[in-house]
Amino acid sequence: MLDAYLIRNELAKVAKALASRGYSLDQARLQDLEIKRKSLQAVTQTLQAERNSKSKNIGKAKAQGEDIQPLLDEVANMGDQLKAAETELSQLKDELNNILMDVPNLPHESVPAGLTEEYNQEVRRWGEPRQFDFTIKDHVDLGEQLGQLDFETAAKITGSRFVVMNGGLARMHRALIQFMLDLHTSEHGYTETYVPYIVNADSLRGTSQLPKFEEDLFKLHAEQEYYLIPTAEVPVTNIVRDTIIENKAMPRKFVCHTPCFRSEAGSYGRDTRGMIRQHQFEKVEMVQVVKAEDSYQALEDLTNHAEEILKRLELPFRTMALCAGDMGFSASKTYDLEVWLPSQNTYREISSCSNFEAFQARRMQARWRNPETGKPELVHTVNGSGLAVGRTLVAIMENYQNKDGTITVPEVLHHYMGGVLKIDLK
RNA sequence: GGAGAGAUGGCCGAGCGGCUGAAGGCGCUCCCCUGCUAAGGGAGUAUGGAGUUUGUAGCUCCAUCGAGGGUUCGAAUCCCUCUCUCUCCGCCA
Repeated sequence: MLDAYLIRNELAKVAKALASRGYSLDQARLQDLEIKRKSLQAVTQTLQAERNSKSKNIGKAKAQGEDIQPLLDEVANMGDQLKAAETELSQLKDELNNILMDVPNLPHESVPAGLTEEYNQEVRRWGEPRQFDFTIKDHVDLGEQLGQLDFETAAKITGSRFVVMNGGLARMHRALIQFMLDLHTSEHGYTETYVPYIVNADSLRGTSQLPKFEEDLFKLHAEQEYYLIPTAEVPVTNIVRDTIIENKAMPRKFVCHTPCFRSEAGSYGRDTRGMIRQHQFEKVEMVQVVKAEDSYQALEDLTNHAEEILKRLELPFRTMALCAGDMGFSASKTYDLEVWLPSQNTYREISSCSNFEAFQARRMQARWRNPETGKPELVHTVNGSGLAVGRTLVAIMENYQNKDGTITVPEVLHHYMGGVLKIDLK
């Protein structure tokens, strides 16, 4: 959510910034509602003040044994008047709030201009795509021929966009999670965290999956309004919701492995083959809760932390600065990491690292106490995948494949694979 | 799943219809005093919002005692719904 101060006082500027990411803000309507809100709030508060002071007088008069009937007559119809004003005001505030909850974040000044992905800018590239001297297979063929990826059985058990893994691939999938968590905790300073995989609507509003993106979520048919998490970002970031963090506890850096559940509504034709786009996948997520002045450095650091995983796995990748129009709803700035997929002869997204500035913090009322002023200030939140595990597995399978259909295990995973060097038929 | 108890400020804890944004204690900050230490005295110590203002300073006002409704001139206090916590029984990885 944007700062209400900006909406009130710099509406034109805000509208212009939003237009750069393809969002058209209804300025006239907002301004109109805001003027109404202002006068109605003033009226309501005046009535409340009057009611409060008169009620106090009644209390005093009664304590002194005076006749309070004249005073009661005086306030006789105040109640209705006040109630009407309060009701109208709260409706107006709801309306304003609903609009504001739907407005995306403002892009940072360093974000490339442009509305579509062609305007994303490559910031760096690492590694050389391997030259194969045989006809390569994609991960689906490799996995099925190894008998270790099984989409048919998954479709029987559940439906499309799920997978059953077994044997070496299932183990490597698990090994990747361990490797990522170990690297981020031991070398990058994150605290390993375990969280619920089912969250309530407040948490989803906090990180802004709700109200706008409900169709992307799996909602449970339970008594409570519960949802499966689409990313660890939701439960982990909401750890700091409605809290004031002491200065000495800042910054907070969490790393967390969770499954992620996405309905993928509206993506029916896309990536239907294989493990690229599933309803359920594993992800290791990094979340940093930092002071405002530190958040852009934190974004660079966190992006480097994600890149480090790819480097150690020796997977070629490039880092893209997303243009204004291609960024997610709540991001001020986003870097996507794209890993090389030989079968697609292109780079595909494997991590997305974003600075949300105070956008999520404002919704969550997540603050830290500035010792210089003694006052709470909104934190900035920064997060990114480090990495999407299923896609990492896909990248390893395709980049490390051998002519005979076996897959060489990357060196950094040997330790986690109990000395298995190659994934083959047995 | 059954039975009961509870939710108040950073923490503990009073209040059970009016002068309570909230006693008292602890903690914390500042000041004073004591040769040091320990102790003592004083002042301060929630959050969000609106108005005013050049101002995120000051001042005025409003809201908030788990959440949401209701009763009342007036609710932390009474009523309803929900959430969470604790105790006992049952079940259970």
